[in-house]
Amino acid sequence: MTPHTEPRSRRERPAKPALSRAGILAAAMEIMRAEGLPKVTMRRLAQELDTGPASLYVYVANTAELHAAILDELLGTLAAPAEGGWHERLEALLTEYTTVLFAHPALARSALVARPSGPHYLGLIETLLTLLAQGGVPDRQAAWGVDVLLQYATATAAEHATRGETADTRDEWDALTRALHGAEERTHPRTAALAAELLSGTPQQRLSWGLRVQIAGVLHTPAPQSTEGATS
Amino acid sequence: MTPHTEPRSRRERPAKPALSRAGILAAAMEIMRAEGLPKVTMRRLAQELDTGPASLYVYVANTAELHAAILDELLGTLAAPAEGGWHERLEALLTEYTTVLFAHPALARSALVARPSGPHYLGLIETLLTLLAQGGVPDRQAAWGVDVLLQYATATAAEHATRGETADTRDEWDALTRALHGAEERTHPRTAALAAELLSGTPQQRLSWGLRVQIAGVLHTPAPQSTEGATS
DNA sequence: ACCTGAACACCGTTCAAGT
DNA sequence: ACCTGAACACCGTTCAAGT
Repeated sequence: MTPHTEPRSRRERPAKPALSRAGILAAAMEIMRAEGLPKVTMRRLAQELDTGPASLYVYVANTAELHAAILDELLGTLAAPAEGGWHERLEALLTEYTTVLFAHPALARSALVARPSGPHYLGLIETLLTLLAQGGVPDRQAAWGVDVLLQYATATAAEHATRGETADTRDEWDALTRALHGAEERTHPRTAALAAELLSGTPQQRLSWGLRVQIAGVLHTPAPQSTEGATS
Repeated sequence: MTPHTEPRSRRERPAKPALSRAGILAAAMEIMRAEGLPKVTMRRLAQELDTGPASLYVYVANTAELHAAILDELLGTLAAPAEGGWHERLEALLTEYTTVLFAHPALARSALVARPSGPHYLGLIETLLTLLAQGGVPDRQAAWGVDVLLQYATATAAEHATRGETADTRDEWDALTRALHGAEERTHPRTAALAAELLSGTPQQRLSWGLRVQIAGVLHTPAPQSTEGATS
């Protein structure tokens, strides 16, 4: 009848392993795969690792940095396709990148603000630069182009994948649909005429077209010449 | 010495006005202008209106919808420039749109997920469609193009404006800078060669170039023909 | 140096109950 | 129909204190 007095430190985990950045990241990936990024919080992660949230801050600067690291990890699964010309391969690689992010919309949203800087992200940049060079795109144009291409893919994933995920964003989208179809002929003639077109196409068609728009644009738009000094 | 027993309902506000969607929105705009969007929370807003957060849900579906309404309100300040050709005016309008969002980065982030559907947003779409029609862009191409143009502007604001806003995102960006400059010649030859170019240009130069990329891309990329049925 | 408990300062949303 | 108090179920981050 005497109450248990043994420490409750270990729950089922056999021997609480020492904390490490790699261990934290691994636990984060596991939670994300099982329950999605929104559940990957400092508190939840700490709970999973059988410690307090404060302990994580020794290895991870903050939530944004953690998310960036997760994305970099995820990009390790990208395989650059080896078939076809540079244009085809460019489109395929970016489609693959977008597809990965489609599965993790919340991550795409994070990535827009806090870019990863890990090995897989650098590898992606290198591949994109190489493909653009094969396409004969001048250096600065290619360098700036990488940004545009990745931004389009990331933003599309961020924006699109939420559609229908929660009831909230569903409502939001319905509201826009109704607004477009309700546009008055007299005040908004173009919108009224093109309401159906504005909403047409499958996500895949839109993505494919959008990527070709980016590639064509990068190809056809020379960068300004004399730019010295870093951004901002 | 007897304690006050009068109700503490009104603080300094003279006569608590009845709640309304317009009133809520007005209060939201005020808080945002004074303290930024992150402070525009349901709780803070309720406090400002001298009520509890639950009361707001009669007029506002959720936070996302509130943010979309705020953005639409903000777009009311946009003035479509009347000078120049369609291309110039298109670029100027989109620059203006981006500039407005630059001042409210958190709003840009919201806008990527929950698009506004108010009168000012519809007006913007109408103007964009009109300008593209003047440029001779075919209907579906123009309709899809509007999406691409607004997405680029919104994503750029979302991404860029946070740079340096908080210490966190500063760190994040420094990490990428260091990673790019540290790219190894042997494994990442293109990245190593173009590290400076990847980070070159002012935000304004990047935006201007990016917008021209979008316009050129939309102009040069035909939309697929047979698309029946709505998105998703 | 690494780890922790506890606290600080918040969130969005729901629900039963009132008017 | 509109409004509310109170609760539910959480957050990120910091800091003093321990080992």
